[in-house]
Amino acid sequence: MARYNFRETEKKWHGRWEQAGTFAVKEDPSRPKYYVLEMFPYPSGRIHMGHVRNYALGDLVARYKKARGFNVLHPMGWDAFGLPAENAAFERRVHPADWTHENITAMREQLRAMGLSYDWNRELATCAPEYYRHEQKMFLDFLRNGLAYRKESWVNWDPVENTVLANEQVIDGRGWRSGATVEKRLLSQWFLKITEYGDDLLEALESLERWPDRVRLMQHNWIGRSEGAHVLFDIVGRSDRLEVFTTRHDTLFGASFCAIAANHPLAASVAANDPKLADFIAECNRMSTSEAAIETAEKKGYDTGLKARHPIIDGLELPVYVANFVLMEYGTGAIFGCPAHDQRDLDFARAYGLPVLPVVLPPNTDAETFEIGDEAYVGPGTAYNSDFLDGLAIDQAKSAMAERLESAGRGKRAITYRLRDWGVSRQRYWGCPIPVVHCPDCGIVPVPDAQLPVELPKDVDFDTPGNPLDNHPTWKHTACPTCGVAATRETDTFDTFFESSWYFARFCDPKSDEAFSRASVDYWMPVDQYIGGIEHAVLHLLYSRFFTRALRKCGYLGIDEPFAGLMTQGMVCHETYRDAKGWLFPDQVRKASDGGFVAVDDGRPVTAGRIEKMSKSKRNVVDPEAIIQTYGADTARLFMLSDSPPERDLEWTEAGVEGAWRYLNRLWQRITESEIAFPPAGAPRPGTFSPAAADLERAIHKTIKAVQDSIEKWRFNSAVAQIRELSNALGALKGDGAGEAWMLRHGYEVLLRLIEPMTPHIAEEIWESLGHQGFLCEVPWPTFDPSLVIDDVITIGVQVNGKLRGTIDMARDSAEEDVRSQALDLENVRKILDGNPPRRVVVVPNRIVNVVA
RNA sequence: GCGGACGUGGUGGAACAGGUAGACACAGCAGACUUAAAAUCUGCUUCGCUUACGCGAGUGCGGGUUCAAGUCCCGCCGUCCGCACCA
Repeated sequence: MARYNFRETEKKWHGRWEQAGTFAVKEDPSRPKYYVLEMFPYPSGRIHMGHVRNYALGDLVARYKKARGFNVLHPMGWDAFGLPAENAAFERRVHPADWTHENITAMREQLRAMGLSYDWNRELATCAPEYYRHEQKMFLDFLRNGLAYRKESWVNWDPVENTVLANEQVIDGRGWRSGATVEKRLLSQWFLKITEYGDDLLEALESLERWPDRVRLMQHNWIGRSEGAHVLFDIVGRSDRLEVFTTRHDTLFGASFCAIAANHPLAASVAANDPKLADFIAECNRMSTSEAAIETAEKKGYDTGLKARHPIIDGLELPVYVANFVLMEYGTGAIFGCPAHDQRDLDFARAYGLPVLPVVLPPNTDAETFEIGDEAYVGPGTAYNSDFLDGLAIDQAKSAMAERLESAGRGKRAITYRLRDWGVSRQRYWGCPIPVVHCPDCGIVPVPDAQLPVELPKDVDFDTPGNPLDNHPTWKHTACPTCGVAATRETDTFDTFFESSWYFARFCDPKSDEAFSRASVDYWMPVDQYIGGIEHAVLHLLYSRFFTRALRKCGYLGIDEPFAGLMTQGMVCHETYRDAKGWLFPDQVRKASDGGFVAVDDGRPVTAGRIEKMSKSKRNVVDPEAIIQTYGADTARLFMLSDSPPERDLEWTEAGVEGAWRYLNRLWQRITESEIAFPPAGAPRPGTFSPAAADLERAIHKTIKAVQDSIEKWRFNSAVAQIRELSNALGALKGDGAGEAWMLRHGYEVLLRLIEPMTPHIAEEIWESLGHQGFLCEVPWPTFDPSLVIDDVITIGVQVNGKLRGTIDMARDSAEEDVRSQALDLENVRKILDGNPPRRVVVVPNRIVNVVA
C-alpha cells in the first residue's frame, strides 16, 4: 500500500489556496462576521510548539466558523519591537531591523507550512514606520485628552536591561525578562492614565462572559479597589497635615501611632535635620521587595519625634514613625496603626512598646476578659471603647465614623486602587520613538502631526552603554516646532506593550493611511475569539482594554472592550532528563533493561525528571519544523488538538504523534485505495438501506451533532474522539451492496468535512480524489437530521439498590409499566429479590431503572 | 497570609442537566500476515477473586443528602496557579 505523501500534498494545497485567495476577506454587511485572533508572535527567529498549539486552535475555530457561514477575519502579524533585537545587534553585529526582518521571513515560511487560514494580505509588523506613526499620533491625542502625562516618580529600574519597567512587568521583585532584582529610581517618565478607568475596567469585567474566570479574577485583584476613608491628622508644631488612607476607620479609637513611608515628603522634611533618619530612609530604599525578603524582613520603624493629633479624641497625640512596611505607592503613603485589629500594626506596636487597645468585640465575648495576645483580632464584632460608635457593627461603625469625619472636616470617604498609572517610557533603541521635543523655552512640545512619523535613525552604536538614541550624534537635535530654537527630541521609546494594545484594530484595515477607518473597525471589532497564553492576563490584556477605552475617548472607535471572547491555552510540556551534570536532550537518553534510563553515549545512569514546559534550559524542546518535516503539519495539528482540552497543559509525546500520523495515513488508504466502488460524487441517494447502512447513517448524524457541540464548547479533544469513533464505524461496515457503498461514501464525505478544520491538507486531498471540484474548506458544514440522532431502541441499565445488575433493550419512550416489568423479569433481578416484592421501583424514562429491594 | 483551580485505569483524557464510570487514544499483552522487522489487521486490557457465568471493590481521604453521587453539601489531605508589607 502506498503511503500518504504529505510533503507534496501539503505544498500543493498551500499553492492552491494562495492562488485562489481562499482566505482573503473583506467587509460584507450581508453576512455575520467573526473575528478570530491569536496573539501575534514576537519574531524571535523560529516558531515553537506553543505557537503551533496556539495557531492550530485558532485555525480550527476560523475554519469551523467559515464553514458555518460566517465572514471570518483571521489575520497574522509580528510584534516586532523589543529587546532581543538589540541584544542580537550587540552580540552578532547585525542591525535590529535586519535581524527582525530576517526572522519574520523565516517564521512566515514556518507558519505557511502549517496551512493556516490567514488572510496574509493583512500581515503587519509593528516596527514599520507605517505602523508606529499611528501610535505616535495616538499618543499625542492622549496627551491632548489628558490621558498621558509626564511626571517625576519612583520607578522600577532593571539594572540588566538598563531600562524602566512597569509595575506589571515586575514579578516577585524581579524584571519579568531579565530576572534581575529591580531597584527604585527617581526619573521623569511618561505615563498613561490607566487609573482613570480603574472602576470601569473593574466593573466591565462582569460583562466579559466569554473570558475565563481566572483571568477576570486576576485583573480584579490587580486593579485592587478598596473602599475606605482619608483621615487628616494635624501635626503638633507644624502647619502641614498628615493624610492617611484606611479601610478600618471604625477602629480609629484604637489608634496608637501613625506611620509614613520612607519616601513620604514629611519624612524627607524631617530627615533634613536628622542624619539618622536619613540613614534609615536610605536603608529602606535599598531593601529588596522580593517575596523572600518581605517574609524575613522585620517591621522596622524610626520615631520622627513628630506628634499627630488624633482627629476625634481631644488631647490625644500619637507618635509618627517612618516605617519600612509602609508603601509610598499605595494609598497616601501614610497609615494610622490600630494594633489590636491589624497583625502588622500589632507586631510593630509590640516591638516599639506602643499601646494595644481593642475596640472591636467579637460576638458572644465578654468585654472584661477579652484581650489581644500575639494575634490581632480581624473578625466581625461590635465596636466598644469607642465613644459614639459603641455597640455598632463594623459596617455601621464605618459609616458613622465617615460621617463624623466629614462633618468635622477631618476626613472623607475615599476609594484607593492598587493599579498604578502605566509608565510607558523605555530607555531603548528598538521601540517606537515618543513624539515630543524638549525645548529650553517652551518646555515639552508635541511633534506636529505633519512631521510624523518620528523615525528611528538607522545608524546607531550599540557598543556604548546607555540608550543608543541618546548617544546618537545628531538624531536628537532638532528645532522646537513652536519657537524654532535649538531643542532636543525625547530619546525614550514606548514600552512595546504599546504596539500590541491596538494591533487588533489595525488588522481591520491594515493599509489605511489612518490608523484604521472607522467603518472597518465598526464592522470587524470586537475580536470575537482571542486565543493566547495566560501569561498576559494582567499585562497585554489589561493594557489593551485600557487602550481601547482611551482610543474611544479620542474618537478612533466606538467600543470599550476589544476582546469579546478569550481562550487561554495551556502550555506544551515534554519529558525531562538529567544526570549529575545537568539536563539532557531526550534523544540522548534511552530506556535501560531495568526500566530506568541511561545515556545513549556511555550508558551512565540518567534520572527522568518531571514533565515540564518546553524550555531551552531544560533541553526538552521539540522543534516544530522537524516534526512538520517528519510527519507533516496535519499530523502535528491533529495531535495537538486531540491530546488534551485546550486550556489544559499538553504533554508532547512521540508516541502520540505517531498515533495521529497512523490515523491519517489509514484514513487516506481506506478511501483512496478502497476496494468498494464508491458511487460518483453527488450520486442520488438510494431509496432503501440495509439495517447496517441505516445504523451507519444514524452514526453519521450523531457524529455531526457531537462534533459540532464539542467544538462550540471548546472540547476539541472530544471532537477528535468522535471523529475517530465514526472512522471505526465506517471501517467496520459489513456488506458491499449499492446502499452500503453509497452510505460509506456519504460517511467519509461527512467525516472529511468535519476534520477539515483540524487537518485541512489531507482533507482537501481526499475530497479531490473523490471527484469533487473546488475547495472542501468552502463547502458548508453538514447538517444533521434531529430524528436520526435519537435512537429507536435504547439500552436501559437496571440497578438493584443502586448497583447495576443488567440491561434491557426497550423501544424509545416505552410505557413505564413495560419497562418496570421487563426489568423485574431479569434473571439477575429475580435472583436477588428471591420471590419478595420490591420495596420500590424507580423508572427514569429512557435512562435507568432502580429496584429497591 | 489572601484568592482561585484541580485531584478519575500504567498514561493523556471521556462521562450533556445527579441516572450503565473509564468513550477516544497512547502504552502493554496475545494472535494473523511476513524468512524477519516495520506497517497493517483481529482480540484483550480499572483492580481483586473466579475455568466460566459471575461476585466484590473502585473517581485523593472521612462523613452527609438521595432510590441513585465522579457530579450536590460539610470537613480534611495533596498538587498547581495568581497576588502579596495593599493600610
